[in-house]
Parts: sequence; C-alpha cells; structure tokens
Amino acid sequence: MGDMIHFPQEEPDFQAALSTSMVVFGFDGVDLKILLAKSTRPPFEGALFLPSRYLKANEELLLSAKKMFNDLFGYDNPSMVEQLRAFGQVFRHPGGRVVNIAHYALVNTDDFRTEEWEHHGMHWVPVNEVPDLAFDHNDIVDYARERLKRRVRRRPVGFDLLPKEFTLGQLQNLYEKAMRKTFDKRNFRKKLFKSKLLVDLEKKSDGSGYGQHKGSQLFSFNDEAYSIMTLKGYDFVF
Amino acid sequence: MGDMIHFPQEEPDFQAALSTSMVVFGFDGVDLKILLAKSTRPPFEGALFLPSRYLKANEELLLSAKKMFNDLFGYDNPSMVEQLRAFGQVFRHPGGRVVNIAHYALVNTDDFRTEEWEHHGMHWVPVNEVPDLAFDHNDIVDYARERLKRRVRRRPVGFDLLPKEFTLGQLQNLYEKAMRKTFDKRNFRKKLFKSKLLVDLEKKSDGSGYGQHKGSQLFSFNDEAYSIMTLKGYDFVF
DNA sequence: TCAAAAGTGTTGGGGGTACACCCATGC
DNA sequence: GCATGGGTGTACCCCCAACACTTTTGA
Repeated sequence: MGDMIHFPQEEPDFQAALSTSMVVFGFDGVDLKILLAKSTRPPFEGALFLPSRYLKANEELLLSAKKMFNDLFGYDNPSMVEQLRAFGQVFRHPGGRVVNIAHYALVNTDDFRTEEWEHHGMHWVPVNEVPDLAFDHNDIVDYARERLKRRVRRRPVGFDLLPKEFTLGQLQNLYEKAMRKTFDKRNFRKKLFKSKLLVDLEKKSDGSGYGQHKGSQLFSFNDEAYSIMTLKGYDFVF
Repeated sequence: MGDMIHFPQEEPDFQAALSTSMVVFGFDGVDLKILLAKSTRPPFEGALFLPSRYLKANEELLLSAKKMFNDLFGYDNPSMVEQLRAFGQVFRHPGGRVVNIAHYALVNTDDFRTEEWEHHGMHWVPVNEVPDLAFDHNDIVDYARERLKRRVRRRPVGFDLLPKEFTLGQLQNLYEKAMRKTFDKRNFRKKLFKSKLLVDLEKKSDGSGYGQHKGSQLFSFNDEAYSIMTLKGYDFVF
C-alpha cells in the first residue's frame, strides 16, 4: 500500500538469484528443433531442461545469454539472441528465489559443436516432440514458439536457420514448421519472388544436402534486401 | 565455459534484488498519456520515474504488478496488466544488482485516484512529451510504446482506455496516437463498422465528455465481439 | 511402376487506398 | 462568418486464395 512511490528511497531486498535459459531453435534441413540438455549426474539424473546457467550478480542479461550462445556454437550471433521475458512463477529453488530471464536464438543445427557437448547430454529435439521438462521450461518453450511465429510474420528468419544454399522446398518447410500451418506452393513462391529476398543461384541441388531434393533449384538470400526487411519489417500474410 | 550444463547442480548467487516498474497508458479523451512519479524528498528530490517498487523475495512477478495497479486505481484489471521484459543493463544501485521486471497497463485516466496520489508527485504526461527519467526508465517507456503499437494492430484496445460511451473521433484519435500515424476518416469508419465491434447507442454527445464534439454519434463496444477478437486476434492493417 | 517433390498460370473477389463536399457547432 | 470536427460513397488496383497437371528422381 503505497510502497512503490518510495522507490528511490526504499531499500531493495538483495536475496534473489538470476538464471538465464535459452530456447535455441535449429533447422537441420527438414525439421525445426530445439536444443535440450540432460542432467547426467545425481541428484537430477535424467532430467531434461533448456541450456541454462546462473548469473553472477554483475553480469549483463543479454551479454550473458550471448556468451552462452558462443560457448555452444563457437561464434557470435549478435542479432539473433533476444530476450523473451522473465519467468519467475514456477521454479522454486530450496535455497531461495530464482528468476529466470529467458532468451531465444536461431541457428543452423550444423553449427552446433556436437562432439564437444553430446557427452553432456545436449541434443536436438523436434519442436513438436518436446517432452516434459524440468522447472517451468515447457512454459518458456511455448512462449518462445509464439514469439517465433510472430517474428516469422514480420521479419525474414531463414538466414540464420537455413544452409547458405537452400531449396524453396526447404524454405517453405521451415516457414510451415515455424508458423504451424501449411501454405499453397505456388502462392508461397509468388510471394517470395516478389519480395526480392531470394537470389537464384542458377544451379541445381545434387541431393547431398539433408532435406534437398536432387535437381531442385538452389537459392540464397539477397543480403541487402534481407537487412532492409529485418530492420523495417513487412507483413507475411497467408 | 560450460557453466550452463551444470545448471541443476550449480549454486545460484542469491545477491540480486528485483523491482517492477509499470508503464500505465491512460487516455483522457484527447491525449494518450503515461503516469509518472516524482520524488519529493532527498536524495532524489525532483527525479521523475515510473511507478515502481521493490519485490520481496517471495512475491510473484505478475501478482506484484497487479497489486501495484490496484493500489493506484482501486480496482483489479486482470487482463490488462502484462509483463514487458526484464531490464537489467543500466540501473546500478550502490547496494548491488537490481533487475527490473517491467509491466504495462491500459486505463482510462478518470480511474486514477488523483486525490490520493497527487501529493506524492504522481501525474499524467502525454506520451510525446515524456522527459528524461531516472534510471533506464526511458528505455522501458520506448519498449512499452512499441508493444502497444503491436497490440493495437492485433487486438482491440479501446475498452480499457476509452470512456464507456465514446465518439468515433475519440476512437480514431486514440488509434492514431497509439500507432503514431494518421488514418483516413472514411476508411477508418468503414473498417470499424465491418468488424462489428461497435454498438451504435443511437444518441448524440452533449459535448460534456472531454474530447467529445457536441452532436456526434455515441458508441460503445460490443462485449461479445470484443472478447472474441481479444482472444483470436485480427489484423488492423492500415 | 510407383511415390514424392519440383515446377508452373489464371481467375475471382475482397479489401486497402485515395479522394471532396456539405452540415452542425462554438467562438 | 469562420474554424473545427462530423458525416458520407465511389472507383481503382493490388494481392490473397483457390485450384491441377506434368516432369524428375529415387526406391
């Protein structure tokens, strides 16, 4: 009652801990997946959860998430790590209050340092097959999927997810998985071509890329158009 | 390096404090405003900032924000208090780390308990005239305005902001202020009428409501259509 | 030979956008 | 009478949505 107006004078309660979890969306050419960790030691052996860490009291929120991204993937991805929001309701740690500042990122699954992390139980799981996770991490995943859906609608997203050279089948497949609906092939192509986002590489896939049909046309993104549309946004209405 | 995969075993650092600030958008019939507090005592005398409070270690994030809303307005508004995100970069408290979980809310300015709060320096300021604020509160306001813009685009928002009976001029004015662009009067009306959101009250304003032109038609919202569109969303494309 | 994906055009309808004038009110 | 806002209809054009068949490849 009236507490808040004393804000600058009032004393904060320095007893909470901060953690950050990351929903890493990865595309392998066919499926949209997220990265999960599995605890391999007691007392939480077998528990699945999002890649997470506790923050030191002096760590920046976003920088900490980007550092975690770099640990996992070995490179920086300045644009595609974003905060989702704070989750503080469900997780109760016996030692006290923990608030989780969740983030998400988009990658191509090939970029994951599999060999370095797999013995820690890190692995990809298709977004439609995410099992029960520890803490409130299922809520975080759900929230991230909604955010991704909205993002796909307003900005191009393929650049970080697809291989450098991709087919229209892969692109449509990615959009359908992210937006959880199907599109008419002809209308999808028409819209993409009109957007000037795609560069026709004038060669055909040899079928070696996962999810690529041999003989289908290869494309890459027009960096300039992609940047502009990332900044200005657009409407991908279907 | 590899910290995050020990998450369940690792020890949290219980040294951070949590605060919550609220961007309260209010409409008075003409202007879209936000509520600011002014510190009236040293050592921060004169500093302007968002209504804020520190959280106790056992308080829920959203409930705490809703409680603050109730303190300010004297009623509960379950649907229109939402979390924005966590802000942790700028504010440095001498006592340690503080992370601010910001929220926003929509109200009609008439609902504000002015008499109870004005001697604490609480007052409305038009969104276009927000001065420099303490801490990183300007960042929070900017973020909230972007969120409001997106929300107006996808869901009806007038219900919480407008008086029970309002004119189309007021409604259009509100949408223009929130979305920071102007609309063609005839097209705006056509779109709203088509949406079935409006109920023609079949009476005209006597000009006593602030921002109401005498003689213009009064409307209210169709509760049912409003609820459905709040749940399902739509596209307000202009 | 069979299944799966690639590739390709047209049509109709709905809706976004642009645009101008008269009336009512208050000062 | 002058300024401000209220109220009203039409025409164009773009783009979304629906729709089917042939070809290539691999199993």
